[in-house]
Amino acid sequence: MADRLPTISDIARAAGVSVATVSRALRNLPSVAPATRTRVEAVAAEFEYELHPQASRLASGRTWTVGVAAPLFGTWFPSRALGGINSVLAEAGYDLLVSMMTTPEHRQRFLREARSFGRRVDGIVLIDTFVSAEGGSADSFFNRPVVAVGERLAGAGSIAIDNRQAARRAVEHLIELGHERIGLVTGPIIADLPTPVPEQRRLGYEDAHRDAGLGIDPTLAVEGDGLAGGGARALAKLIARPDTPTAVFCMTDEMAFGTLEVARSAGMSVPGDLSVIGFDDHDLAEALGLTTMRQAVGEMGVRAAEQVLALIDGDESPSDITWDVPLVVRSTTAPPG
Amino acid sequence: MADRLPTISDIARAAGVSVATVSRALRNLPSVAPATRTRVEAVAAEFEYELHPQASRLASGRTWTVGVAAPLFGTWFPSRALGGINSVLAEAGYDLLVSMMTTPEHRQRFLREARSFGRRVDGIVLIDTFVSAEGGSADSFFNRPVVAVGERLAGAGSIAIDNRQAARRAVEHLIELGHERIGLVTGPIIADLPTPVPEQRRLGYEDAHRDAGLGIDPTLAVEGDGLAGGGARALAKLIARPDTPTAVFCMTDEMAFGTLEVARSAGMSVPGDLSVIGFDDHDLAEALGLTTMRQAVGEMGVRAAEQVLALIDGDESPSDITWDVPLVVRSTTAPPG
DNA sequence: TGCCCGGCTGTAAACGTTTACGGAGGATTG
DNA sequence: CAATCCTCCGTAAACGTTTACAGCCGGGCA
Repeated sequence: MADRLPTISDIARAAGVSVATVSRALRNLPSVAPATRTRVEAVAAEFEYELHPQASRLASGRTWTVGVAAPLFGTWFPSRALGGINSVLAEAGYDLLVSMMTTPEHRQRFLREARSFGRRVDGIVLIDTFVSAEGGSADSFFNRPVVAVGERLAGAGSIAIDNRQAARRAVEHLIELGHERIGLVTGPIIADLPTPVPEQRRLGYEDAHRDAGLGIDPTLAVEGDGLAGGGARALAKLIARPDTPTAVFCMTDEMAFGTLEVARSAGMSVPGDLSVIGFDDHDLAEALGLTTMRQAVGEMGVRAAEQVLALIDGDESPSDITWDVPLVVRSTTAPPG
Repeated sequence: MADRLPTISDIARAAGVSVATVSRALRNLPSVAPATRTRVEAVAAEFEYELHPQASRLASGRTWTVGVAAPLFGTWFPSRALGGINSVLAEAGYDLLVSMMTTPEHRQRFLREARSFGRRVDGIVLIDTFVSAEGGSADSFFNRPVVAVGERLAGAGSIAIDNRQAARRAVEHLIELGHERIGLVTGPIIADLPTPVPEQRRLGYEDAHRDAGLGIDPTLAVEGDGLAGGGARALAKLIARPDTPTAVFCMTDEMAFGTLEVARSAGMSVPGDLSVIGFDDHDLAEALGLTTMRQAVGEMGVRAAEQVLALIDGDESPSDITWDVPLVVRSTTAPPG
């Protein structure tokens, strides 16, 4: 015991019982006498005994770990989601194994090694991973319960928003204010990922126009990259043209931040000369006064973690949840000039 | 084999060798004949055999996992660092176990369970955890090699910046431009953490003043919370006074973003009426044109991960690295008036 | 009193690897 | 040709738990 960590048999010997009894006592299993349990607990405390995780995992088959895979595109989204997930896992005593995908190669590697990833966890949460785009169900990739956030995936639970509907609502807000020429700053949102999200949001933009009887001018749509720099460049293009739009819908808040900056340095006032609406409710949106659609990432993460734990325990079956995306009106939108 | 995953003995049987040989062959150990190795590899491939991680870990004592603990204050810092760490770990074949601390209670729990955390990893990287503030060395908390980023910790390697020097440089920049009344927006940076960082940055602010022969007006320092909202409120206070400063040093970029917003909506031009310098080089700093001190978090994460792997392999001993923090001049700073 | 049952505990076999040790056989050396 | 060494491989004992199974003991019941 000098330089060695105490094992369960050390405890057993010291408490005068068998290792089986120690194991049962410390896991609060029934069928161990109260007196025995307290004695074992006392000895364990005295020895500062802690379970050897790997041994326990091998014997029981449970890893007490859930894996989270996420892209690292902006930094805001996965970080917030991770925070939510982490809080429920910590509470439940689970470890959190993360796999971040920063490049298409990383993503390919992750998909290739998916089964291997599955073997070291009890359940998996996928954040904006768009595994569904590869075809096949969750089970064909992982051999564990999974819940996807940001997409629907066969064989898995999911937490997602209705991108089309939310985008439509954003544009409706502008139309209700009286805008008729509305720019669209699109973006892959996640570089090199097969994400249907931008397309959905574009459809929502068009839906709103159609419903309002407004024509759709394809030249009003310019491409951003999902980040602030892309938004800045996109708006620069839009205001270089003679018939500058009076409002802009940015598919992400980060792009909206970029547009705000160039609008102002171009001498335009927001929302006086230009209304801007974003999408996400990024951490900075409130302080910058950005009107946007709130995507409650942290809460979605919490729900995803709760669901994956329920799936692991087998007392729930996969369900598809659609998260609400409320409009948050702040100070970057107003009736046109 | 029907519903059971293949084990090493399945491979051994099929290849006509012993399990020991299979183990050696698949781990590329020497002392296995080339012909045998290729045969084993072929059989393993055919069976789609994969190592059982828990069994391997129990037998070898290596977990092939490194643990990362980080606070989730803003979202930018830990996320970026995690990205850097993840990339080198993925390359080296290590898993990444994360523990996020969002509240003081989480932090206490983490410290309490530090040894337990250590048992499930081969090495640990601490991000802005300020374990050193608790007293004691790394070994008194963890029984594993650790490298700390953002602080010095006895018994551990570390990657940190010189906050005092960097802050002084930021303020010198303003002084060189001709500013003499410089506001200071302070912040805990990390709520409820015993961080010495704000104090260090304040000292740097004072150093610069002293060196330039400028007096220090304590009323020019107002408290932010490290985030954009706090920065906004802080600047509102500063410009409410008669002798508004001509420049402001914000201890974090996020606070600087908040100040930019209120300055502009108050009708002040930046940098015309007010120069603003931040600290961090946040993702959005470039697009918003913010002059700031660049803290290369991702690279620091990379280096931290490299060092912890070297410590694990035992071919390096802990070293304290000071990371450079260059001034990045953009468009929010200019001479006064 | 005999039987059965339930509560509690111990024995020992997993779980699937890694690795110390030893041995067989061929090559090398004197 | 004998002695020695090296290469390659197998045997079996770890690693530290969990858990199926059996057994003991005391009490309740007929």
